[in-house]
Amino acid sequence: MNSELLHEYIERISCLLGSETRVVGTDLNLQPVQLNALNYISRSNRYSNTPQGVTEYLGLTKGTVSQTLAILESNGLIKKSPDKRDGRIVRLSVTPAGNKLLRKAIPSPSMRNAWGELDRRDQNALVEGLKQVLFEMQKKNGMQAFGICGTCRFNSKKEEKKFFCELTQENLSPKDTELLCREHQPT
Amino acid sequence: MNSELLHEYIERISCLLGSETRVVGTDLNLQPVQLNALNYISRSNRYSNTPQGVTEYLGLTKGTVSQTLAILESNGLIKKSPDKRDGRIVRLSVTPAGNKLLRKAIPSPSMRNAWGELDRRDQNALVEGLKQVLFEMQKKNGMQAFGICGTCRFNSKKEEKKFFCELTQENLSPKDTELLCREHQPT
DNA sequence: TAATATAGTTTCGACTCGAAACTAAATAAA
DNA sequence: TTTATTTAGTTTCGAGTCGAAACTATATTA
Repeated sequence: MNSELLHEYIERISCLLGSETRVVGTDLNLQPVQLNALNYISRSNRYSNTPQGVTEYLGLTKGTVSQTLAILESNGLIKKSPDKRDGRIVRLSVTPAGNKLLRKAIPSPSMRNAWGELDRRDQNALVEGLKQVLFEMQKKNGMQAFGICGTCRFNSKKEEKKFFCELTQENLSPKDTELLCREHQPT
Repeated sequence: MNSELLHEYIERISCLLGSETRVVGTDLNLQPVQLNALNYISRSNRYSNTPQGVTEYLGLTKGTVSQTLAILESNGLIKKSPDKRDGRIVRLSVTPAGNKLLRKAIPSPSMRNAWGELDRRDQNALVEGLKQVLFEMQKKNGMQAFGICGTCRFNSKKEEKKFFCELTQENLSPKDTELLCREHQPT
């Protein structure tokens, strides 16, 4: 057994996911990368919900991402708003229409079905394996790994349901700790 | 644990693979889908090495595939030749230049590295899980699953190293039985 | 106050993708 | 044996992806 099979299966599953995405969003001419960006925005925290965050997350250039975000905005799936403190920064948020679409498309219906056919042991092994592969690949490519605050070494628990980010010196709500962060450092 | 994580990890790994593909083939402006097609052609058997085979394998439309193959040909990575018996059919083969590129790009260096970090048990669990997910997703989407003759129910072993395809009524060499087939039916 | 760094946008050219119209060859039907 | 019909591919169109490079505007640093 070698890594070629892994490569092949991932690419083929991704192809299938792409086809399904296009079908779900036919009326909007929705592209796979648009859905990925939309999903990221919906799950990113207040330090990460920017074009720059999307760029790092997807590993694309800022120019490419800028175009994709422009289309998402013109389709009414996201909203751009200026940052109050820093005039260079644009804040991204998902609109109700965007959320509706997300719920329809992620996870893909056929993947959800396939997932259900696996027993719990195989589900865990699969996701854990992929997680490790992704992590190693990101490391090798010098990319930021992202992750939720709940698993970050900068996150300290002050008391019950009171969290604090040592990096930004700000308080975090329990909900905050479930969002993706650009600055995430595993413990 | 739910299937969202699976969806997310696969998409992100695929993004990374795409970036690496573009870097490896910068001079040719090589796109991820071109590499997938090239890889398929190099692994497909004599019933499957056609534009139609690529189309079914990648789950795209024939028009899209036709364009991608035209670029692969103009870059000297594949060769098109007419079928002797049926004038409608085009046979695809990978050129030496195509093979050279393939060996450089698949499996991706960073994935090979990540793969090496897993122990054998995790490797098997990962690949088996993905295989099952892919299979179920293809079934749900009414797609042909593909597979190598060695695992096909039409393949019967006449004697040592002598195989026979009951569907096409033709002899198969041992090497044939390791190639991908459009008509594959699991035993 | 000027130099530089950072966050985004715009433009360009090559490519992807589906849809639909098209060509040519093989098969089925009349 | 002509005349459909099916099958394998190609071509064209329009919207989108993508990197590269030039560009704008707002911080930050010197």
